Amino acid sequence: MPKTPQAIRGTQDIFGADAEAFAFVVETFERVRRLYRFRRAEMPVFEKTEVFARSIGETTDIVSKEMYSFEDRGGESLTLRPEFTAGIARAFLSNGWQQHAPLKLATHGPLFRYERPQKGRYRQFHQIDAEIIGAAEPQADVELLAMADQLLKELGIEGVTLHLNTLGDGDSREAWRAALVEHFRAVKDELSEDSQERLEKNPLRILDSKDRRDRQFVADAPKIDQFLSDDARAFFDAVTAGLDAAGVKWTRAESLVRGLDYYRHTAFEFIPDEGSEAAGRLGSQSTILGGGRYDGLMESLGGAPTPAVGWAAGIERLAMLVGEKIEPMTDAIVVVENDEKLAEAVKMVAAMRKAHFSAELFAAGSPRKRFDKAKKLPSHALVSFTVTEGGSPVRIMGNGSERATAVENFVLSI
RNA sequence: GCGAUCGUAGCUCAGUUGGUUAGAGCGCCGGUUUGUGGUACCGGAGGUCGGGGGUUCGAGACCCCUCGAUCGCCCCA
Repeated sequence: MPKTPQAIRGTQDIFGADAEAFAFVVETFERVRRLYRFRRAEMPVFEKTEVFARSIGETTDIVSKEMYSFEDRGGESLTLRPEFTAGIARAFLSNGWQQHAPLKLATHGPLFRYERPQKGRYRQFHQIDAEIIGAAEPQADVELLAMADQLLKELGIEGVTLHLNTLGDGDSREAWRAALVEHFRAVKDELSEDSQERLEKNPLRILDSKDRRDRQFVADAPKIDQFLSDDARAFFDAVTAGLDAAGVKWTRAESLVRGLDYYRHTAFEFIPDEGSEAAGRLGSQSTILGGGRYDGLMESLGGAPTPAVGWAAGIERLAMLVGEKIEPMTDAIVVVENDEKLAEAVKMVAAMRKAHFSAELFAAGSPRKRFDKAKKLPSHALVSFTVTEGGSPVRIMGNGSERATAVENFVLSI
């Protein structure tokens, strides 16, 4: 016998209760995005590598080590999409979607990152994603966040808080960054090894270091608020005022940053509260939904400057938080205990399904055991073609529900 | 890339300081009972103990390598 091939590392086969929870997340997202009038878009799962390399920054670790890239037969470098935003931006530019601006888009599907798998992190994973493109006003941020907030509520996820920060405009952000570098450089030798390296590569990231040695210096690090321009401050105030008006609870997170340089103004993550059940279920992967405003992205792909704001959330992580979703109960199970009645039973099952009853046929294996097996599955009604002499050859047993009565009436009517 | 823990039947797991022929439950298949909401009885199939090497009279167990999984670090678009 040939050996069964193994699944690719970091991929998963989702089934049963997990698959039901996954579907529940996607269905809820689809329902909520319609309420907010976000339009569906589908993009290819792979693009020319430059689409991601140029938007993310050629030199980052992400591009060099953490993307699924390969050459096609023509020698062109392609990459499985590691995120939605770059592909959406490319589609926006190549299809002239400027004509629809401001454009509210929603999508979901698989993404790929070449990373070491751990709890809540896979190499192929799935996200839901929402973007508002071509809207510079803070109201766009508010609407996007209100949708995220409502989505989480409709998923029944509790104990999660919106952590909100501003990175200011370009000038604010640069001034802040410079001040941070100066602050941390003064105490460089006392920082963790990782943060000493971050000081050169990505100083903002020191702010959310988990290392105790760094924490003390993070506490009295310069705050973005000291560097905000008047415009940037007004923008952030408008966002927070809008969230209050929309009834979205939030908390200020001064050290929340984004890894990439193109982010401006609003940055946010929905994070489980410390000690909550949600936090426990997610392990060290705490962010369940994150995003922000990005202004330089379209230009990096050769487009006109276009303000945009968006978020994405991992479907698997959300599915871990929505609780057990059992498969819906079958309306009717039809058991063929007498094989001579098989054709009749097949006819009945077909009629049931056409009448929009969910129905399952049990006609395989030992006829004597079919009834016992059918009993083990949850159903509103059991319909059996029996072997009993005399009386009705069909027996119906309901569980007393409305649905069971409907099935009984339907069977009697045919 | 680094670290810790773990790989025994389709699934969940036992398996004593290394000692006969490898165990249970569930599931699956068959038979008996007969009959109405998950719960009866009997039997059966199914394992190169992740893979390779080593130590030993003897390895599922100990050592090395390797593959895989899980959790964490780094990173987090």
